[in-house]
Amino acid sequence: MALSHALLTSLLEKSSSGYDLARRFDKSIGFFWHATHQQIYRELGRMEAAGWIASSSAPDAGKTRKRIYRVLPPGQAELLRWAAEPSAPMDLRDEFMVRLRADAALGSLDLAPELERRIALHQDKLALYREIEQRDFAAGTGMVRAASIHHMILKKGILYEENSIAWAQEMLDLLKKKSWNTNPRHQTPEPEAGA
Amino acid sequence: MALSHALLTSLLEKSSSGYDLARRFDKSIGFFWHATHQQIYRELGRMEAAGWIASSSAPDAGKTRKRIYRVLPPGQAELLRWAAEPSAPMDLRDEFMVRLRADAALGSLDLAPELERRIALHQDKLALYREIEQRDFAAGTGMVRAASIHHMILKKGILYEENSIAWAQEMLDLLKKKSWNTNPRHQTPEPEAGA
DNA sequence: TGCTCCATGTAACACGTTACATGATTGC
DNA sequence: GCAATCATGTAACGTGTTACATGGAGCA
Repeated sequence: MALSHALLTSLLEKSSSGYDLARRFDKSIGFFWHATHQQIYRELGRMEAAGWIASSSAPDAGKTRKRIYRVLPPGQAELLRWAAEPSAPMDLRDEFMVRLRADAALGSLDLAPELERRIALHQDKLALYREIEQRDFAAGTGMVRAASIHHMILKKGILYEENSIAWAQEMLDLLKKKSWNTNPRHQTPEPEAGA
Repeated sequence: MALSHALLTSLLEKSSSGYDLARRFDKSIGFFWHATHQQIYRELGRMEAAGWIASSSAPDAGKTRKRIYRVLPPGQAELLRWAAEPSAPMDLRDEFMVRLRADAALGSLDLAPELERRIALHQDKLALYREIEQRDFAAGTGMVRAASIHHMILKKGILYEENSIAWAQEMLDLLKKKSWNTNPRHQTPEPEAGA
């Protein structure tokens, strides 16, 4: 389970309420990893029960139920323990690849519009990441360790978006191509071949 | 839900048993998307109940329970319907990014060995993909549409692995760097900033 | 008054993972 | 005979998603 550890990390950076955490998460780790508020409240409840975090009524709570969560020493110890574990690289589990294979099997399904929509989405995200990069990681400044790491995480996102755009554009060109060789000798040998 | 549609696509390419499907899946879509045999049997059961697929005892079953699944017209119609739907680009949900943020928050956690392990894993995968590319998509041959699409899906994987290696190597250099600027003016302004 | 946002929660379900179980076939 | 592989399944649990519910605060 990694969500709880992502939340621990986020709370270490800044104690906050579940609601704030959900919004903050969306703007940091959540650029890559979305979590709903339900997931977050559920994890906060479990972590509090486990003694990893504690909550207290927020100073600005008024009559609301607003609570501030903070990391306790056992929570920090758990995060240290977990960080040393190996983990598998993520899957490239993209539904669009399945749609493409369906297109290959059934004949043209006109996936070009969806591909164009995705290119636009990737470009928007890329623009956002570059804006953040310019704002928070201006070139030339000798950065401290933590900031350099945050910068590298952002760069991972930038690389991914750039790549996705380049690939999608090549794919789009291919889908728009008219003249196909129908000689069966040039087909792949087996259905399982080729990714 | 996309797994059922991935299985439909795979069965369209070739009717097969649940077991064969699981193995074939691992070697095609499953390079990017792993599914356990339990998931696959569960989905096959649902799809048969829904009338998307039908099964019959395999010709080579002998005394085993081996069954061959094939796609029925309603299954193909469902795949066509689904393929036209828009879908969100996948998350970059990588646990290692969380570990890096934990490292940034807590001080050096010695993540270099894990990073080196990951580089090796990415290199292995890249070598495998390139082998498949050479075997099934030899350069210069005018390919048919379906093969070109399969090639592009494979290329997506190749690009991703190349990228991951390049990024991880830069990250590794950064983690091994000794001299850090500790001037707090160079820290990022807010915890939520920077990916 | 009604609208939006803040803040927290329950319920139900779909999807994914792990462990365990069963029996036939193939090869040494 | 024994082990590995083929082939299919159940059970339990953890994670992720969607829908719905509740009530306070700020604003027009």
